Order: sequence, then C-alpha cells, then structure tokens
Amino acid sequence: MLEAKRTGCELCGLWRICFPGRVASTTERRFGGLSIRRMRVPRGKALYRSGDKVESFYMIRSGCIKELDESSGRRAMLINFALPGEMLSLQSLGCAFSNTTSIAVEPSFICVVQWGAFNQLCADTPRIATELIRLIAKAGTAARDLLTLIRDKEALERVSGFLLNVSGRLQVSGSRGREFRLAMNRDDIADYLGLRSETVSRCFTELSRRQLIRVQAKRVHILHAADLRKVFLSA
Amino acid sequence: MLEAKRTGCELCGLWRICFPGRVASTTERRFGGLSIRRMRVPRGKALYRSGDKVESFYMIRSGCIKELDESSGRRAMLINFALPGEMLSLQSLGCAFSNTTSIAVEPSFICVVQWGAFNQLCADTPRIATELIRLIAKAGTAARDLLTLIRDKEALERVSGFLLNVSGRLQVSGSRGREFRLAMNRDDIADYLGLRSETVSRCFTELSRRQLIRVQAKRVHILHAADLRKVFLSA
DNA sequence: CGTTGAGTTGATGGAACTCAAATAGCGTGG
DNA sequence: CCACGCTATTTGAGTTCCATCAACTCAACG
Repeated sequence: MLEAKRTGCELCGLWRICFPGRVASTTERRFGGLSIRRMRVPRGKALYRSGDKVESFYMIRSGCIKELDESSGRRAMLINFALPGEMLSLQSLGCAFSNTTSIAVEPSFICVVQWGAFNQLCADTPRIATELIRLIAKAGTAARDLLTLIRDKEALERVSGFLLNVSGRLQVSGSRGREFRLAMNRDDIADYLGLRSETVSRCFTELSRRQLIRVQAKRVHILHAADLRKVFLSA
Repeated sequence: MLEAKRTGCELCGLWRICFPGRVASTTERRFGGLSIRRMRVPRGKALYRSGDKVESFYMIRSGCIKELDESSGRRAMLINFALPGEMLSLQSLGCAFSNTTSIAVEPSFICVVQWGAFNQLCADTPRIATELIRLIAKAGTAARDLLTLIRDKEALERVSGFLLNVSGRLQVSGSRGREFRLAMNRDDIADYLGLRSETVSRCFTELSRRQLIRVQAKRVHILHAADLRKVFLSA
C-alpha cells in the first residue's frame, strides 16, 4: 500500500515512456494516488503463472522477462521477450485468469500496477481509458509481429530481424542500440524464432562472416544496420 | 441511419453469439438505438483497406473474409480467416487508421457497427465497455493461435490443426463441424499456414490415405477427429 | 471438344534438423 | 589468482522435410 509519491516515478529513467508512471504522478493528488509497487525478480523466477488470478499488470524497469504460453496442451511456447520500458500481461486484462506465464531471463526490476485501482481511474477519466485500449490493442500486435518475422522467412532473415527488433526496442528506452548484451540464451532465441539453437548459432556466425555484426557470447555489436536490414527483408 | 429495430438482430441465426446484436436489441429503447448496417461483399472485394480511417467494426453473418497485413513492407501476409459469427477489425479500434485489409474469400454478408455510437454506449455502460475490452483481448489471441499452429509444427500437423480449428469455429455458429466446405482455395490455406499449395495438397492426400478425412476439392469430411487431433499434437 | 484454372502427383535440390564432438565461458573453491 | 568442472555455444556430418519446377488430372464452361 504505497502511495504514488513513494514510487518516485518522476525520478525513474523510464518515466517519459512509462504510461502508468505518468498516470500515477499526474493523478495522485486528484484521486488519492495510484498504487505502484516495485519489486525484484531473480533470474528464472516467475512473475506470475498461467492460471493465476489477474490482479495487476507490470512494467519492466530493467532486465528481461520471457512470456510463455502454456495453454495449448503441448510444451511451453515462447511468445515474447519484454524489455525495459515495456508493459506485460496487458492482453490478460480482460480475463479473470492469466493465460501466460512470465519468467525472468535475468535478474529484473519491475513495477506492479494494481488493476483494480487503475480500472477505477479509467472509469473516472475517459482519456486514460482510451489510452489503455490503445495499449492493449498494441500489445495484441506482438504475436502478429512475431508471425511476420517467422512464417515466410528463413533462418538468417529471422535472426537478422530479431537483432534489429531488439536493437530498436532498446533504443526506445534510451539504451545504445548498436552494441548491447542479449539477456537470453541461444535456446530461448531459438524457441522464440522457431529454430534450433545450433541454427541460431550458425546464423550469428554467418552474419559475423559477412561483417554485419560482431558477436561474442551474449554481447552483440551491430556493424552495419542497413545491410542487416537488407538481409532481413530479402526473401 | 437505420435504427436497431430495422436490423432485426433478434431474428438473425447468429443472434445468440453476436455481441453487438445483443447490445443493440437490449439498448435501443434506452439509448435511441445502435446503428447496425447490413451489407453484401462480393468475392474478392475489400471490406476495408490498410490505411482506411477506422470508423466501424464488423460481424460476419455468412461467407468468409480474409484479413491481410500489408504493413510490413513485403508482400501481403494472411493473418486470419473470419468465419460466420466472428468479429473483424477489433484490434484496429485503438488506432486512427486500419493496419489490415479485409477481403471476401467468397460472397459474404456482414453487419457494420459504427464505432462512434458503440463507443458512446461503452462510456454510458461500463458493463459493455468491460465486455468490449474482453473481446479486443480475445481478438489479440488470433495471431497467437496461428503462431502456435505454425512455429514448431511441420506441414501435416499444421494442416490437421487448421482443419480442426475451422471445424470447431463452424460448430460455434451452428454449422456442422464434421462435414463442411472450405471457402478458401489451396493457395490461401498455404499462405495462412506458411506452406506451399502443393504441400497442402499432399497433406490432404496423406490425411485421406490415413482415413482421417475425406477431401474432394473444397469439400472436407472429418472422419476421425480424435486421431486427427493426435496428428496435430504429435511433435 | 478445346480451353482454362484449380488441384494433384512426381522428381530433385536445398535449408534446417539431428546427433555428436569440440571449444569457449563462467562461477566456484582451493 | 588459477585450476577445475559445468554449462553454453560453436562446429561438423548425415538425414529429413519441404520448396521448387514440371507434368498431369479433373471439372466447369463456352
């Protein structure tokens, strides 16, 4: 039960791209504060699991969370990696119970927003409700983007697209997009892209050979984004 | 500018599964009517195109509409087939302009719901707003379901899953799920599943050979749903 | 009948998977 | 700080599955 003031959202480096944070800081006086709680998630631990009651949604401050779909009978499907500045579990808001499991790929810090309080805020402020609907619709495109990335493309294109995608998203939150550390291992990338870790590895090697990137374990350096994009786009 | 009364939703065979129809008929007296317009879309014609202003959403009465994503630079991506009883373009509601194009695969009849009037209704009636959010979130799972169907599965599994999926959705709207006519041609199915039409054809042949289905051109008869599901699930 | 278009079947090559082995990172404890 | 062991990643060789290209069947239609 912390008030918005204690969350100190204005001081957070992600404030300018954090929707709940801005809402909290602009409405705390008028509505008595939106409860935002910070927490740490150790590597490998679940933020929430499939079937859990949906009571909150989440904002990634740092780290990386992988979102798994365990619904469809078979083994877990990796749907999405949530990076700093991004929101999590928005698409579950309509449901009573979550249909995904979220697990920290590396030690992560996140903000938890109580759905009940936020919902009340939406009822009181149509502008916020509209914004939320927009965000939920946008969250729905994540799976569609991934579909674009994998259905018609071969391995090298998928990996190129993945790197460009991660690069762009890191830049949004203010990180360097040219040189970064991939939080996830090759198996996670392979699961995400519908490949095998060996194939992902071979693609990294091939892209290095072409001088488009430099890779050393989890560290990636994009040397030539324009040509990398060409590889991504070329059927 | 037709009133709800003229739409005659209560008489529509899909009424029990049609959310806008029910809303229209239960609210017409209290709110002066929700405008629902019927229209016919000839085969091959677009219901709306990528970039069009988002002013309405749609409900399929009969026929089949394919939804294309033309945003991502390259050739059109087939995202979804909308079947009778299903809603279209919900995920675009947050946006000013549509990011998909919808084309009739066969002559279709649809209902058009003005977004403006419906939005007003949501503002007046929280229960309807909540329901709408739920539906938008559900619409977001379409791409996810497709992802499940294709990322890790090989051709025969994809085709089996596709048939079971279509079968189940037809049953929801009251059609026979065991024996039906596929509105779309092999190329559309192939695009949807990330295969080639020849491969789709071979899979149909193989499933026939195994006595799980019977196929003759567009007519499909599911002979053994349980075993078909086994093929779908078996890695 | 000949034409046309959709669908099926056959033959071949290439991309990615599988299994297996080698190598590089990384944390731990001496 | 270094050696050790464990895991992650890379590399190699053989195999499988699907795309490709081409020929063929079939039904609809004038």
